[in-house]
Amino acid sequence: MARLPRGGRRKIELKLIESERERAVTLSKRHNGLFKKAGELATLCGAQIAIILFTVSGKPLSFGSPGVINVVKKFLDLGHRDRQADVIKASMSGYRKAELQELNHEFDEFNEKSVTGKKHGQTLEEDLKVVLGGKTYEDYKSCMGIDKLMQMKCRLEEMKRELEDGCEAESGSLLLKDEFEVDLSKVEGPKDYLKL
Amino acid sequence: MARLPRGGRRKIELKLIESERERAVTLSKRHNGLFKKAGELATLCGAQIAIILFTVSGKPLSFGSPGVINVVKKFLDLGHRDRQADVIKASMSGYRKAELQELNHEFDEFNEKSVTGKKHGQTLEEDLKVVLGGKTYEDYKSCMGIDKLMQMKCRLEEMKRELEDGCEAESGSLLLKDEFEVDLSKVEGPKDYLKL
DNA sequence: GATACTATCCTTAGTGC
DNA sequence: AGCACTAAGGATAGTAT
Repeated sequence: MARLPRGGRRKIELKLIESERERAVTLSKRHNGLFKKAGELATLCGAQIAIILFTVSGKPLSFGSPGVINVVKKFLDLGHRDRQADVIKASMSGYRKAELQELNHEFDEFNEKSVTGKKHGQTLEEDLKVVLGGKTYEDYKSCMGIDKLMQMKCRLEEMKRELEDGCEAESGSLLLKDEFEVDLSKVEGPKDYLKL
Repeated sequence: MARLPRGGRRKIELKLIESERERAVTLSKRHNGLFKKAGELATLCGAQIAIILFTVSGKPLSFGSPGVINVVKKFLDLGHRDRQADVIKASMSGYRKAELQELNHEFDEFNEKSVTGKKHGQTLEEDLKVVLGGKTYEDYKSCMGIDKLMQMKCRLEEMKRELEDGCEAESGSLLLKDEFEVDLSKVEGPKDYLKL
């Protein structure tokens, strides 16, 4: 009763929370939020989702619809290789396709941000945090050098080659070509920002 | 300019979106939101997260920090079996531990809702949707019978036994006992709601 | 598909139990 | 560990481009 009207959300920096206690609280809240959202997405869109989470102390938490293992299995292309005439079942494993997809997405964002420079008031650095999976660009530079982009390019080229070779023989190739096309020309654009 | 002030969010039902087009839009928006949240969680709490998602048409999308495969590997307890003196590395695989954890969580919620009946204005049915991974209870009943709860109990007992047997020999057992304890007594409580 | 916009809904930081 | 509360921040349904 008669609470001071001071409570209220404040914006927080997107970096590791120092306080161990506070970090645990945030983890708990956001972990619940994340899993809830995943459940909603599964329901609303009929998607299959698995989330695997390891806390900083190594404790595993997971969410799965319809069960983590089932989704992971499908992802790794183990199990049920029965040839039911499903809609799309191309020659590559789900894992391979998704990795390509993820790389493409990251790569596009990464490159676009590099060219555009800024967007919505966010700095390139802030955007990179997201693209690089929650690490700052500094973190990345210090642990793997500046040529991340080039490595990415190589991985993409590699996978694209695999993809094209692998699909020539099968029926799903048309679809794959469109879905996972890689525009490597983007690498050749101005990348002043990349030097940061 | 001078947009009609009609646009605005409205609440939507938590069920499969009929319109294929609308479903795709929602998937796109929420998929971005989910992955963003995951990235934030990874940054803020230093957690490792992997999300694997298959759309209803079979298209795989994934997010990983630090990379889907690394997290999945850790989850399946493959790779790096080198005995670095890490904080916690008990005898069970991450997969096993997390599955138990997940079951425990589901089970607790499931049971609590059954007893409490309602909470926060949500009906038991609505809560079950979340607990059962985005399916309605009707869906569950129709495809696997009513004794889901009993199956769950059995799985829990089974895993608990495995856990206790497996940990006796190793050092991490104390921790595990606390983290993953299963309170099977809850099953014995009133479960009128379970019959639904 | 992606993007922009708005009004609204939902999540959550901060706080105290 | 968890729940309750508030208010601010953030996500998003609906719409149009």
